[in-house]
Amino acid sequence: MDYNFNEIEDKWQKYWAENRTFEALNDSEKPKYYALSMFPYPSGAGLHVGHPLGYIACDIYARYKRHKGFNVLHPMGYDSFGLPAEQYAIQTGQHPAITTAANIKRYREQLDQLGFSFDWSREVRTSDPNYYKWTQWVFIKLFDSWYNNDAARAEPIQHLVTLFEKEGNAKVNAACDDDTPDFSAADWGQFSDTDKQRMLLKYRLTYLADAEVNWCPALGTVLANDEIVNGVSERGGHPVIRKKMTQWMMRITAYAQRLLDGLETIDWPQPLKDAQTNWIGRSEGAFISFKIISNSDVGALETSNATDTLQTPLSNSIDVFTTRPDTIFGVSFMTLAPEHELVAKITTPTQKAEVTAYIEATAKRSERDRMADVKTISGAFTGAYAEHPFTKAPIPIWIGDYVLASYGTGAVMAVPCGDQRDYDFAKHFDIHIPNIFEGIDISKEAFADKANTVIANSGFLNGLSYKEATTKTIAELEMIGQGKGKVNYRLRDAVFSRQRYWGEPFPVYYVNGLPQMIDAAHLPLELPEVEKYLPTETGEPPLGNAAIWAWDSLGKKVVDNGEVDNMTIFPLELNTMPGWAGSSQYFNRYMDPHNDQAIYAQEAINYWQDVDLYIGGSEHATGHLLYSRFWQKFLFDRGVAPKEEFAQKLINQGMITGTSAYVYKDLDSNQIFSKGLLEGKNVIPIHADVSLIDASDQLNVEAFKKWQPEYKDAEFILEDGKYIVGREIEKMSKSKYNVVNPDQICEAYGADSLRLYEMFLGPLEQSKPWNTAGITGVHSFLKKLWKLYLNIDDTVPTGENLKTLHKTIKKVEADIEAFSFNTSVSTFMICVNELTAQKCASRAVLEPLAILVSPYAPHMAEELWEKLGHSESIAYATFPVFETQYLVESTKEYPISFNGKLRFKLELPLTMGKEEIEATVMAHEKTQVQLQGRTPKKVIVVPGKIVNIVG
RNA sequence: GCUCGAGUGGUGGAAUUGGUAGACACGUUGGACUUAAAAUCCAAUGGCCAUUGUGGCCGUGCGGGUUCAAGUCCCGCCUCGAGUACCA
Repeated sequence: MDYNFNEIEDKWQKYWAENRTFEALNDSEKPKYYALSMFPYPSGAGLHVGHPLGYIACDIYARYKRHKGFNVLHPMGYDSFGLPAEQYAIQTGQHPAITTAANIKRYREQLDQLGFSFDWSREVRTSDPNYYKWTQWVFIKLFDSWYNNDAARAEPIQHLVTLFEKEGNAKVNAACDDDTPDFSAADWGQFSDTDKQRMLLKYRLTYLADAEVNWCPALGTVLANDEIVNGVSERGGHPVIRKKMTQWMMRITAYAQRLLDGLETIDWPQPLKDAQTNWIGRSEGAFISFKIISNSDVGALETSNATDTLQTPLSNSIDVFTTRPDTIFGVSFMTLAPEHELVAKITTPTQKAEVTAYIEATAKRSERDRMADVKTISGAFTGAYAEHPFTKAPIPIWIGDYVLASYGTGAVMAVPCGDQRDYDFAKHFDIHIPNIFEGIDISKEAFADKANTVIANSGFLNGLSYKEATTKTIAELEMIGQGKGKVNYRLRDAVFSRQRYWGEPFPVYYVNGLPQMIDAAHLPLELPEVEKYLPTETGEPPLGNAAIWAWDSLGKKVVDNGEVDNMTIFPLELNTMPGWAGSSQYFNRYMDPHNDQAIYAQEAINYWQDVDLYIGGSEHATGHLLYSRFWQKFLFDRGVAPKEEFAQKLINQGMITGTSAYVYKDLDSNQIFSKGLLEGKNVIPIHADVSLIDASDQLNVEAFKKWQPEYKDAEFILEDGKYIVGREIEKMSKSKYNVVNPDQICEAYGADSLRLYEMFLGPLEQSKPWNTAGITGVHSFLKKLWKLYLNIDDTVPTGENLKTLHKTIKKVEADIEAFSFNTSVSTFMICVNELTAQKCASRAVLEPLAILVSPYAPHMAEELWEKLGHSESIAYATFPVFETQYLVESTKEYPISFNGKLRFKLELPLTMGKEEIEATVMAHEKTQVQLQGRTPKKVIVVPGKIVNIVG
């Protein structure tokens, strides 16, 4: 009887679906385990073999945990809002919902084929109104909250209103807009309702603000940095301008410190934690205010009566942020970003031409250019001077493109002796470099070693260390009112508006230009039908095309403009939410996905708590994975979620790359040369479809000619009668003809082979090339496994049989726990080879083996389980746990330098018992001893311990 | 430039805490079974040298170091990959 994988797989997929084998209960006597794969965007291209890698790993672990007696939640869904469906709609007019539904259908077929143990009864789709109702609900909740820095948590906005009524905002320590003015309780009482709303907007966790965006007038849309090449749009080559637009923002910066602290409590990969840490970018230092010295031009400067020079900077001073306030006496110039707003105001007439030319030159360079090219030093002198806060000495003010407008204050105090970039700048422009470090030679380079800093030539700081001098400087600055200590983050608030159609509508309408939330009882606010998915002619987002998109004063969506008094209807928000909105809380929604009274029942989340294992790509490090942590912390603060971090453990699966194949066409003739014949030839490589290549890189020439008829008359120059292709590792893509679909593999080898092979390819986290040829190895393993079960009987297993089994159990279990699936597949292969050689047919050995294999090859395992006479699905079987014994155990270590006779007590596997042997050992040398067993063994003894059995 | 990761046979990759480097698999070569092919099974397979018996030398990107012992630890380089917002 052959191993008929197609038949077996169809049978069990059907069985699992009919018996709802993998549906999880929201309460159970068993301990809970939540294993989650990142849900996919259902693209039109379907899955290729690279996509399921993480799903397979997660599924293996989920099945393993079920066998271990856990109540496992293993759901799947779709992140189904997104740009491709919208662009397809723009081209064809087909509604994105239709495109999306078709893509999802295809995804589901492909996923089902692979035998995942997903609980499909919990499927979510972010574009489903029943789902995005709760995305909108979270948005309203954010709007209804402010961040109390003293309590370090989000609180209802009503608390803040109460505070304002009582004592104004003087004592309120909140995350809020920088330009928030002070007001008293009396002021608040006199504010109009509109003023109050405006003021509260400065505190809410989601708020409207003018954000600078890359606006492309021709496309009528905002572009990401990635979509801009050399100052014009990647698509169409239209000009792009920086423009301020009113956008919804998320006050993620309020959570900067907690997002940082939380990283220490979760088991995520270090590189990913590093990426988030760097993204949040905490640095300790000080804000320092430098007065601009009056000269003939300074009359033009505005003067201001503001009292707090730090909150609302005077226009005749320059604020800088520095991490090295201790080097304040080393300042010999200042550098502003060329885009800094003060540049135009302070530049002297004599320097005007040079500065303007420099700014123009800078504007043409992309940030990437500015970054890649650190060797070219450029800048210009503005002609203006600032005053040193302590020495009162004049400091020349320069502009330079090594200073970025977007970080800190867009200005730096330059300390050339302590910072290499400042040093290089000073050398290049021949600016004085004062030395403020005791005993340090700065004639060649700057000295930036904080730990070994002793300050000199610095007035009241002389002789102090970095730490002491920093504290002292900040104290002195605070005394003269020209600075204060400050923790700065590079993290910035996230823009939350998109000028798109295919996204969640904001539950927002406007009264007198001020945003109002729709009553939650009326959610979801569903997307309107539009004629066109492009921006309107007046440049409004696509929702502006809707015939009806307004709200009446009773809080009901207007269905017919004609019936309602125009005075009581209000416009709805035209922007939609970004892609990451729907993915920022989906993991919680899976816990209670059909609840339409609440985002999820408290009992449900109290049971499931959080994700135990999350598997997905590292490309989400500073996007989805940061925003989700932010939302989760917010939901935690507001009592909606019981855990502050949503995922305890996270694994980044690596990418599976394609192995492209090339043929080599001679440039001057119609000959195509095999790979080994290229010496001295002038050839151009041409992609060949990977399905035309066999395991030994030989091309099927006739099939190639058929596939690319333009080469049907070409002469193929063979080596040893074969055409050998060249190979190159590239990303899998249609254009490189290296895409391999899981469907093809499943048809030829079965889903179990594919699952095993994807795991066998290499470590989960590593990126590795796909090569279909290698799948025969794991496929023949399955066939051998099948054969083992053909002659099953009830004989008592031999010691050898049991040893093989126990060895396998121990290794496989340890490997699964360590997510080292590749080595466990090898262990299976060895096991089956050994049992085959031993002619083992014992049920006592093969029954546990079937369970052991089942996470990897579930269909095969189910079939074998049935063959063993079990009526229940293997999904309910318990993982075999045996007391595994150490193969060899030394009871005592001996010193490396020992010379002479020693007795070793060895504990042997299984039934072999214990044995004592005597051996003569030499200092520093390995010793071989012979064991008297049923089969004699050699044991290598090394100084200090016993290592291994041989033979 | 910075941050993180990785370099082991023809290929993908093994190698608990430093302890017989190359497990397992692909490929290749030879053999068995076949009219033949496929499938299956058996054997060999890091390099070099020697030899017909067992043997010797060199080998984990490069150069040093620690150690009885280094793929593994330390120092200095090189190459490749990923991320990136010159973060003051």
